[in-house]
Amino acid sequence: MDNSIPFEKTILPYLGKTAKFAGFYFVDTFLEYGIDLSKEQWLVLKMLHHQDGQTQNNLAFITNRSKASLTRLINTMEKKDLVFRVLSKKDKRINHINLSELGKQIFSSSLPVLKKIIDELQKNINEEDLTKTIQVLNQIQNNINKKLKPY
Amino acid sequence: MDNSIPFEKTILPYLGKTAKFAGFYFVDTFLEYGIDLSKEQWLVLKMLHHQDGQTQNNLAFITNRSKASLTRLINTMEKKDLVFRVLSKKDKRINHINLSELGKQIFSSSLPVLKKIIDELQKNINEEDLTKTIQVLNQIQNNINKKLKPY
DNA sequence: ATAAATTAGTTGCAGCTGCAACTAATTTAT
DNA sequence: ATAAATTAGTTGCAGCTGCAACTAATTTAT
Repeated sequence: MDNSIPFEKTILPYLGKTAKFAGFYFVDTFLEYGIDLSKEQWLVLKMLHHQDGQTQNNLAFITNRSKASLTRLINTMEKKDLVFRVLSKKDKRINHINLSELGKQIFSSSLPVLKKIIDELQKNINEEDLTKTIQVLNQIQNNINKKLKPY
Repeated sequence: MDNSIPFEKTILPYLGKTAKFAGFYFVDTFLEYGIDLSKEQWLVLKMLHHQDGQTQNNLAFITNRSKASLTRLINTMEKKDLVFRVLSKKDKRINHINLSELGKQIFSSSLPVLKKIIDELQKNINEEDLTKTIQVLNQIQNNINKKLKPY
């Protein structure tokens, strides 16, 4: 009972723990339905589904990871034949990342499972509270973004 | 604009992204104040500060990680002289993990920084909204816990 | 008493992560 | 035109992660 520590009753531990559990649940449920994707891989598929052929640099930026990390994520995904690199003709520094047919197919098949996951996560929470919570999370992101050093 | 995908307007992406940013901010700020701890290491220090000499098994449980992961976390922390293992006399399978003087000192010096971090995170959010958000996060955890397979 | 089951912790494996230093390509400034 | 600066992506390094298989110790069941 350490009341001197400014932690337990703040949002920080809840945020971390809930995100962690949600991550477990996400991957476990995918696995249960035979979808072999990490949450990071799934996110890349999602971004490419939205717009295919993006550069690694851009994917790193929009998925909030270092370009080093993204390089390796694409390596694994290329090995699993989910995506493939295409060297740009115009600028030979750039790789465009494209969804393979398998990648498209697996992403599509993940969507109904994603729906289940989200419904389960949001169970017993009313619309108003969800909206409020999202607002608060956005405010926290804004608080941080003003402080955080960019990549 | 992929309205068919049940994702953007749900709590899942906000949760993940906010937790990720908060983690960055946490470590960056510690570093800025000369505190060389990962958030995982900090959490172990915190748990030991609350109760010193806990077993690895218990630490793994209360920090929500696999005992394999905890084994290695303790390895790094032992190398940094933050904690040390003591083999139990009563049951030779058990290690008790204890804070070193350095570990205690570093944890203490982290608390004012933690306060800054938390104040910054919660800036411009009123008490009521914070409480509501924590309630919602707890509800999400409850939703998951009923489904998630244990370690 | 002894065999079987359980428990605590470790290790191999594969994956995700950021930082810093690097290479190769391109753009900007002189 | 050429040198300097910038940009995209990669690699080495060190750290965190879970799962499954393992060892050693202890407890439970026969």
